[in-house]
Amino acid sequence: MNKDTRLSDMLHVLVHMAQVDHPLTSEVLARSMGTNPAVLRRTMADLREAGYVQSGKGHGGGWRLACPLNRITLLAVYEALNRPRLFAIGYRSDHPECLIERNVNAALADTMAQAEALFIARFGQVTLDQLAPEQPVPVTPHCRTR
Amino acid sequence: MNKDTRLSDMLHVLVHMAQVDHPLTSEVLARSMGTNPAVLRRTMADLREAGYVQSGKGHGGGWRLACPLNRITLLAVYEALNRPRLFAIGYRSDHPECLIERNVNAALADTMAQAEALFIARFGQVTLDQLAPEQPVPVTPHCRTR
DNA sequence: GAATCATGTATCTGTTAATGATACATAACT
DNA sequence: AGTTATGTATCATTAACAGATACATGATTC
Repeated sequence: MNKDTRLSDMLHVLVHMAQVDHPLTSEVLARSMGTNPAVLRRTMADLREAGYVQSGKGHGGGWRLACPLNRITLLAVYEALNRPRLFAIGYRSDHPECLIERNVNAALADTMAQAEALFIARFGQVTLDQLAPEQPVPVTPHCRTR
Repeated sequence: MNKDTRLSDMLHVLVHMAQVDHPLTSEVLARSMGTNPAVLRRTMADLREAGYVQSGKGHGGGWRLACPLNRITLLAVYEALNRPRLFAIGYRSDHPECLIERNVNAALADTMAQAEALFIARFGQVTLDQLAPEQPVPVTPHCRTR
C-alpha cells in the first residue's frame, strides 16, 4: 500500500498559512509540499468543509485560515479528512465462519482499537500552534528533500 | 495499498496446525485461508526460518509445528514476518529541510512510536494457544466468507 | 465587459506493495 | 520410476493514494 501523506501534508500547509496574513494560492502551497495544485485543492476541500480554511477565487484569491492555529488540533484535521485508515495490517475476511479466524480477528481488532484510541487521544492533545517553529519559516518552493 | 493480511493468515493456519498431529499440505492450508499454495509457502517460509514450523517434501510431507502454541506469541510471529509495516499513514519526506515539516513529522513519529510500542507490548502478551477455540475446529476448505 | 487569475472538479494515468497465478526444478516417499 | 510436495522465480492483478491535465466557474482588475 502507498503511504497516506494527506494528514502530514495538511498539517504542514496549515502552519505555513498561519505565518502570513494574506491568502496563499494552491500553486504556491502545492510547490511547498512538492506536489501539484489539483492534489492540494482536492485535499484542502475537506478542511474547508470542516470550516478550518477558506478559499477565494480570482485575483487575490487563494487559501487562508478560518481560525487560529491554537484552536485546531491534529485530531480535528484528522477527522476533517474523514479519518483515513491508520493501519496497514488487516484481516482477510471481516466475518469469517471459522472460529479460529474469528479469534484471530478479535485479537488483532482489540489491539488495533487500543492503538487507535491512543492516536485519537494524542492527536486531540496537540494543537497546530505547537508545530510552528520559534522563527517563522518562509513558504519556499520545495520545503523537502526527496 | 492493499491491506497486509500475512500476520492474520499465519496466526490462523498455525492454530489449525496445532489441532492435528500430522503434517498439513500447502494445498490444504491455502484453501482454508482462501488463497493458493504458492502464496502460503512464500509466507510460511519466514516462519520456518524463525524455527516455528517445519516443512517436508514428498509423500507425507507438508507443514507441522516445531513447537507448542503456548510457546509462540503474536509478537514472535510478527517478528518472524520481519515486522511488516503497521501504519498506513506516513510523511512525505523522511528528512525535510522545512522546519515546519520536521515538526509535523516529529509529532506524527512520536505518536506512531507509542502506538507501535503498544502493539509490541500486547502482541508479546498473547500466546497462540489463547486463540484456539474450546472445541477443536476442522481445517475446512474456506474457513471464511467473502 | 473583456481579460486574467484562481478555485472546483472530473477524468485519466502512475505508483507501490501486497496478493494471486503459473511454471518448473528439486527432494522425498512408495 | 512415478508420484507427491515443497522451493522459488516470474508475471499479472488489485486497491488506494498520488500526480497530471483539462476546463468550467466565479472574482478581480483594467
